[in-house]
Amino acid sequence: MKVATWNVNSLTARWPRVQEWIRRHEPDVVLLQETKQGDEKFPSAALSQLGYDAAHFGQGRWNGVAILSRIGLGDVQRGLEGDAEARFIGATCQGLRVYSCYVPNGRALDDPHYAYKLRWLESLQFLLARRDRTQPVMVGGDFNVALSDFDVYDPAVFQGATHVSPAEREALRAVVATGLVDLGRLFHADEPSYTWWDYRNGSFHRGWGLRIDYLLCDTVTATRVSDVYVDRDARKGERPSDHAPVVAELNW
DNA sequence: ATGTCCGTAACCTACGGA
Repeated sequence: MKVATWNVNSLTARWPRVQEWIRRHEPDVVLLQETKQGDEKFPSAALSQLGYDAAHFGQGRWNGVAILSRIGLGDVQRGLEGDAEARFIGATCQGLRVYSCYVPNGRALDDPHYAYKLRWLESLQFLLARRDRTQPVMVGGDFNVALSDFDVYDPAVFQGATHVSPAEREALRAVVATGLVDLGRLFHADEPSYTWWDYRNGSFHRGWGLRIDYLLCDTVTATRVSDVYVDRDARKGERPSDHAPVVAELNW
């Protein structure tokens, strides 16, 4: 089984590339973030032609998350309890419970959005702490947090900024500590494996990236994972998203 | 540190958000 997570920064703008990527990589399950579409605009019919069932939780202009699956999709859950924004969707695909997460950016340490980000991560932690431990689970998405300095191209640049603050890191660590494994660091542990590069300043070509997109799964499922990688090629070329997909391959 | 991109509203440009 191949599971991918990808912040596409508008599914409308990215559709040609997303479609091409799906054809080339043939993932079984795809977790999307920042579709920036209402549900009425979501390309359900085109995805169906590609062989995928899909569940979308859209909000129009901002946010929006989706799950695509060619191995079945059921028990769809939209939204995180108490959250008004379209940042969370869950579904079950062939026995695997998957969640697609778009964690609030935070903007700045003194911005109300930062407090919202910390509350959001705590809600996710509570949801995962209450989960059915007999069911395999995979949590993926854009977490807007770099867990360690190794996940940041130059920690000095991010002094006093969001994405690296102790409170954010602690909040994401608490999510992982509900019994999950950070798959991106399980394989290729000696590579930075950045997943996001700013559009500005030629950041991608300079290697100025952050690892802020993650695939997390329970410890039992982790023993069935054979490889995890970032598809940097998806960040190249014409009209890319500023994020690259993270892909995990499982013996399912 | 900021050389970009996206969607929107309203116009052929500016703005908020990331």
